[in-house]
Amino acid sequence: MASSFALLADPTRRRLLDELRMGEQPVGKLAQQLNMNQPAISKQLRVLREAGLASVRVDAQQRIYRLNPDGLREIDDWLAPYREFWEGRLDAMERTLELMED
Amino acid sequence: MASSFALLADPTRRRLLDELRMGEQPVGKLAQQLNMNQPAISKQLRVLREAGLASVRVDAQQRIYRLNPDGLREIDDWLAPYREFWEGRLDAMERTLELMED
DNA sequence: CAGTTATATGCTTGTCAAGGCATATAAAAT
DNA sequence: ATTTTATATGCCTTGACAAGCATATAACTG
Repeated sequence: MASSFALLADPTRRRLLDELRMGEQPVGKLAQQLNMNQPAISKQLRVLREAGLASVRVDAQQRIYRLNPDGLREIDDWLAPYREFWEGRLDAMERTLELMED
Repeated sequence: MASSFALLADPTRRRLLDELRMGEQPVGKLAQQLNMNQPAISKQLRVLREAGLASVRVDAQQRIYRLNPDGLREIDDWLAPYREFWEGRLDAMERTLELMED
């Protein structure tokens, strides 16, 4: 999985991230929350793990997954220039016009 | 294509959006910039158009595409709670601690 | 009208990925 | 040691989708 953009394409992974945002959780509980069978969840958790968006901690038989949100910065950064289109659009425009008047 | 997350999964579409961010452009020029053949570009532009991320203007034989960034807000909104993990993490933590002390 | 330019669409193929099911692995409990 | 609990992995089927090529559409040009 090259870029983290592809990671967010799958709704299951987005829901997993949203769930992990609430705090670390074992696989079984995540499967329960998302109402999906365990192997499906394990596979998606692996994808998130290998992409660096989640990390695991072992507790007896349980594997407790934890959010690692740093990888999402790539997306946030890509989005930044677009954000200006709906935030402070006028400010940016005014600044541009001022520069042009010089 | 249900959500705009899936739209960004494809690098060609991301590059198209980046290109359109510079200003409206006809199909041919976009194909040239991305160094891809025209049908491929037309298809991806259609996807962007139907998702509401781009709009077209007719000029003689040319179809001039224009960015419509509002659809990206869905992604930005989803990303917002994660952004706090790397922006102002301490501030949020401090506020939480203050509340807990009451 | 014939020809040319710009773009869209149809068809086909290759690729990849998600989830279901069965099974392997590993630790805990009895 | 056997059984139970928790998770991972392998195999398989199915669906989606991107791009190449050929072709259709539509507007401009001479």
